[in-house]
Amino acid sequence: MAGIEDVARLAGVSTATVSRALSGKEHVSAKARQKVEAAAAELGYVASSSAYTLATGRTRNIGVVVPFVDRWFFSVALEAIETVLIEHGYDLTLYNLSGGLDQRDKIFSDFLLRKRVDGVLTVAVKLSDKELENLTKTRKPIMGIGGPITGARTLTIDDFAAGKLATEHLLSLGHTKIAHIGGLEPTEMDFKQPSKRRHGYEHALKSAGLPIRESWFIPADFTMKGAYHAAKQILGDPRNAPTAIVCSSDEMGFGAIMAVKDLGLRVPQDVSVIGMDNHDMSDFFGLSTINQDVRGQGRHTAERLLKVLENATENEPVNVEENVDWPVELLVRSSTARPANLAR
Amino acid sequence: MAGIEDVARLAGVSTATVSRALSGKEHVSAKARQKVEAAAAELGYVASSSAYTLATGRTRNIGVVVPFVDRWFFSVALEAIETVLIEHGYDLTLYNLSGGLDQRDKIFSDFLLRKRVDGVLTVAVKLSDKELENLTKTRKPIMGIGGPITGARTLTIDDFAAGKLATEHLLSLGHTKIAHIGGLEPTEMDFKQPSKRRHGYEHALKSAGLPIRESWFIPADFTMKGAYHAAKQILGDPRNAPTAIVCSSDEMGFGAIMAVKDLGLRVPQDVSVIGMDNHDMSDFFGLSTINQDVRGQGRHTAERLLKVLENATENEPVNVEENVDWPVELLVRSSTARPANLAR
DNA sequence: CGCTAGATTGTAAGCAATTACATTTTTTAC
DNA sequence: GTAAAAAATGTAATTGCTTACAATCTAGCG
Repeated sequence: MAGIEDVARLAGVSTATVSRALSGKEHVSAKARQKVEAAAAELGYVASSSAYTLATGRTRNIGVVVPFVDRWFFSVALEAIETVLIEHGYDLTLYNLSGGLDQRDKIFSDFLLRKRVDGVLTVAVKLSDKELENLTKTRKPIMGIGGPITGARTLTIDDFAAGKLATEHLLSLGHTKIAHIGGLEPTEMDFKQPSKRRHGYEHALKSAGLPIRESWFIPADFTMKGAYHAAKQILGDPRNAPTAIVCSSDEMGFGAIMAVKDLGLRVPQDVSVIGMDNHDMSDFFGLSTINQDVRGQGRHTAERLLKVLENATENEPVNVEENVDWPVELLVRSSTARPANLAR
Repeated sequence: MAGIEDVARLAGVSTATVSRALSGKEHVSAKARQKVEAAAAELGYVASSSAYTLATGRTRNIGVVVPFVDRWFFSVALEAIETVLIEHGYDLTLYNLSGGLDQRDKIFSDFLLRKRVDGVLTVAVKLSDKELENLTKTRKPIMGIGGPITGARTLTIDDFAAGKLATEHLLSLGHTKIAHIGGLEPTEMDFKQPSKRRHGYEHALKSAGLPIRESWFIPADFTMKGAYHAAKQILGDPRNAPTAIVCSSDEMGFGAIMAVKDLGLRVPQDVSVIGMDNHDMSDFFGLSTINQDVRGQGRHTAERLLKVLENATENEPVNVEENVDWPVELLVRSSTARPANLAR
């Protein structure tokens, strides 16, 4: 493998000139630059990134931490982030927390501290105090999708507003019997999105003067299967069946739609269903939803992180607490309509 | 940030001893090891990976190349690979090809050549001659899920056998009118899995003495939506409706099941449906399928790559062409049964 | 033409580890 | 107790770049 000295020798210049020429710096004559480029091409020279890192302290690499990679939200965010990073010449090192607590410990106490990354981007992971402290000590920028994260930049959506908006959509159509399939707080490791969404749902009902029936909320595990069974449960009760269901995620929405159909009912004539996320398959299901543009979130956050890296100066702190509130919007498709008793 | 010299000073030994103690090498007394470990812990010392790489030539990092990350197969494989790598102290740098040809070029002519990785693992990407040549020149092991790849280790499943097995399952139940929803060769960049599966289907029919009707094969784009419409098309023809459908993927199987239901028919009483992959949601849909254990493939391949890295010696070639044939198995759930006219 | 400013180039000192080799210390065996 | 062998430790070269600083070259100007 050719090194910088080989290139220098072939081009008839010093290694300093080669370095300057290849990294597009000032103070290189056109002639020299050409000779260097030709020599580098001839030898197939590519600079060693570890030598570059050792000399400059910069890695051109971002550590991305996700709780899962095989779930829709995370894989979509990851893809968006990766695309932005590659475009800007950055590598992406993936850290996946789904391997359990041991793996998580290892990642935060070892991997992320090896000076391998210029910055860290977390996707919906709530850092423990210890983890945050370790990370902060490295003096690398931290950027999170999902928050809040003490002392770091974040991007969040308003989950309360999303739950509220979905419910208000159904209310505005004339529904008064509205059920909810969502989550409780499962762990202390997340940002409590499910319960925020539920509070939004409850708030909307209260504001409309409607009671909150306990039997109309069923917790599910954010899967199609869970929501399918929950929906059957809710819709099966003959005295108490709602005309609409607010689901805390689109995948749960799919499950609910299938439950409605399997009961011999129709969507939306007999039951309206609304989800949240705007999953790639929601269009196929005709599912009305709250779009949160996950790709956009990934892109925006990656770009923000790179911008911080570019503008980093000696004196300023690398991390400041600063949240971007990412907008959500209602997307009405064919799974929501007026309830039958109000049909004209 | 503390460096190795700080640790050496605090422990009262030389940097050589620190290095040996911390990397668990021989020739360090128990006393010295303890002192070093205490000093390292006190200072929060973590070795710089770029200095390590520069000195040893090893990166403890694997480059993983995938065509997409937001599709089920790839995200599942990726998660399995990542888990194995972290366990063994390796990082995973992600290269995603979905950003178009420019991005692809960049990755293969730049990123992967920067001496950032100890090895490359490709997931269902067919390398061009040029790409393979560049990669081979780095003298790093290449390992592929999906193949063949000239001169590299691979793991493949027998797509022909999978298509055949799925079809034979239906034949054995007594079906004679069996349709197929699958793919044509869309690009030159893949390993032609869809058409291999189709050939397996055709072979099974022929062996059973059954004709291959053109109208019973409909190409679809491997999505639920595509298969949904394809299934409606096939099942809608009153003179010509099949009693069973072989789908080239589980996602297409889901679409087919939904089409059957939306036509007012029942699965499996009126139409049997079988998929391929064993998608996480297949259990929920009750979809019979050909299990290919994607997680297992990821794990196996990652472990094989690490083993090659461990056993690497000076003289041997790092890459040899050697394929592992990964077994598939029939998984019968509730979407396949005897056709109605044969019911007892 | 000589001088100076500005642009280009080169020399060599980092960067932070590993490790070959030399040296010192400890252990073992007689 | 001493010599030889084995183990522990230290010194310093090495890895492949970047870049501060010094040196050289070029061009413009009086």
